[in-house]
Amino acid sequence: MGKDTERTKMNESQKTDEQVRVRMAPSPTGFLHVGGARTALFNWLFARQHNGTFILRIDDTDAARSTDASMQEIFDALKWLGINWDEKYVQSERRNIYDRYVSQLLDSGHAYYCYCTQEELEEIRTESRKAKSTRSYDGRCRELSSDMVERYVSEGRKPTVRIKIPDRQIRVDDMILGSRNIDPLTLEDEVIVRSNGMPNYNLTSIVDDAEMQITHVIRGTEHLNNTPKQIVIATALGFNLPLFAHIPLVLDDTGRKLSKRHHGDLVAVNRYREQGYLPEAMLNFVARLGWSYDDKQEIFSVDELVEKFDLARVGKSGSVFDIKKLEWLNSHYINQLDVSARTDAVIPFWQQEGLLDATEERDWLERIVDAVGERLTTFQDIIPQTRYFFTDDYEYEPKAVKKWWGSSDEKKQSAREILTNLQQILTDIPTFDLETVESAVWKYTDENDIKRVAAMQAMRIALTGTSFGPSLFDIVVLLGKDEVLKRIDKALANL
RNA sequence: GCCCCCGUCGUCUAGCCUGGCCAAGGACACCGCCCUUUCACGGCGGCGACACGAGUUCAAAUCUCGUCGGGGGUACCA
Repeated sequence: MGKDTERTKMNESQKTDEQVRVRMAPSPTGFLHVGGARTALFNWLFARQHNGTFILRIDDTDAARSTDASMQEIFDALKWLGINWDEKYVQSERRNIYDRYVSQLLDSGHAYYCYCTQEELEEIRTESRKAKSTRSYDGRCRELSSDMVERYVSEGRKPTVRIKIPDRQIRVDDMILGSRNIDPLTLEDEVIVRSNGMPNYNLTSIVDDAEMQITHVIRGTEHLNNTPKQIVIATALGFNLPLFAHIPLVLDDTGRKLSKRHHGDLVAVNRYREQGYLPEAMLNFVARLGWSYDDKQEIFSVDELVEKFDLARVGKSGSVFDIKKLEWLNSHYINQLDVSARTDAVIPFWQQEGLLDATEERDWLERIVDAVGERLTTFQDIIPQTRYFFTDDYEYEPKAVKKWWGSSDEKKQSAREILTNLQQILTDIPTFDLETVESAVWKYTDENDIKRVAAMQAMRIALTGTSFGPSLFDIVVLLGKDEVLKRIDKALANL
């Protein structure tokens, strides 16, 4: 065993020093999800770090479930993340390659035709389960007589092709999980070609890894059990093995694997783009799921990730997808952007909401964004934060009204008084700039012994309908004198 | 059922390989205080974990075994 470990290590450094070739192999059966994005990122980082090649391979041998639309969606998501590929392959276009290797396996006796029907297989499975067997297929078609074959063929049965699991231990080396030996009794003669002639994942995957000269297979641990099967096929075909690195799964908050089927949009990368997340934040977030650099750094630029990422520092246990942390990172990256860039990012959201009518001046928009300041967690937040700048069609939030305008007649009267006075003051001031407005309002509150917060909040609700948001004086100036007076009128009528 | 993997604060993790520096550090979240025209931001503080049990050892989060717990796979899906 000591010898083997040594050899593995040698192998490893050799390959790292040589040309690194890695691949991401999504199946186009839906959108790219967070876990897939992480697999892509880890592969991509590893390739870039070693000046290697990152290959995108579309594993679409399941014609029934694969769609062009989802293939496109995966491309879009990867492009948005900035994960660019150097080579691209589509498995459904490579049938002849797989067929050639299947013939080779058949000819060399490493594989055989199986004529069992679905019903028969189901029966075998039930039986072996009852018998607590480690296998669910017994290999009964390994030695079919030519008579039987003839009979099956005449019945119109279309055979599958199965790989013969050899009778010896299979050694699996994994860069993250370590090495182990697999008892062949726990493996069974897997179907490698369907009865419709289309090869299966375990065949195409390892054949392509060899054909494409993949040096490191970095993929999720859901494939851990496939690895010995693929090693068997590779060995039968005389391939050199790539190095395997199985990264732990991304989990939901109940500890289950994130999947398109169970989690839907929550895990769709493209959905995060639409909601106003930054690719830098998504990348940073996903990189830290299972990987860490040290006990200090949380924020990593893409360049830093390329430099610092290390498979040896990827943990063995699964990580829960915590959107709160993603949000924190996103607001961090948004705040790194200058006002102009933030404005660019936010305009599509205003447009989508129908708030822009092309009369707004860029400068005014930028001032709004500036006033909003660090209050954005996602760009989508710009809508509730700034809606009232574009329309006076907003509701007065009941909770805010109750607190700052008051529920009793007495309190309402006092709020009405304040708003009326404020309106008068704002009408009278000579210029409508920040300093003038601010000092006039404070002069009024301080001289009349009115709490600043009470006056400000009463006016804020009048102008925005809510009790939170940017500095009130910014809002007042941005809205302009006419609009402010008009809105106070409206508030007075509603109070 | 069977096979495989995993197990440090609620979450992401540092520490584990090379036992003592760990009465376990950081970050997110949460709570409180400060700042403050609101909400955020920021500053300060708080809460909070080595799954359990044996063993080895002068010494165990770190090594060994067992138990328990969680997850993945078990298809003519990938």
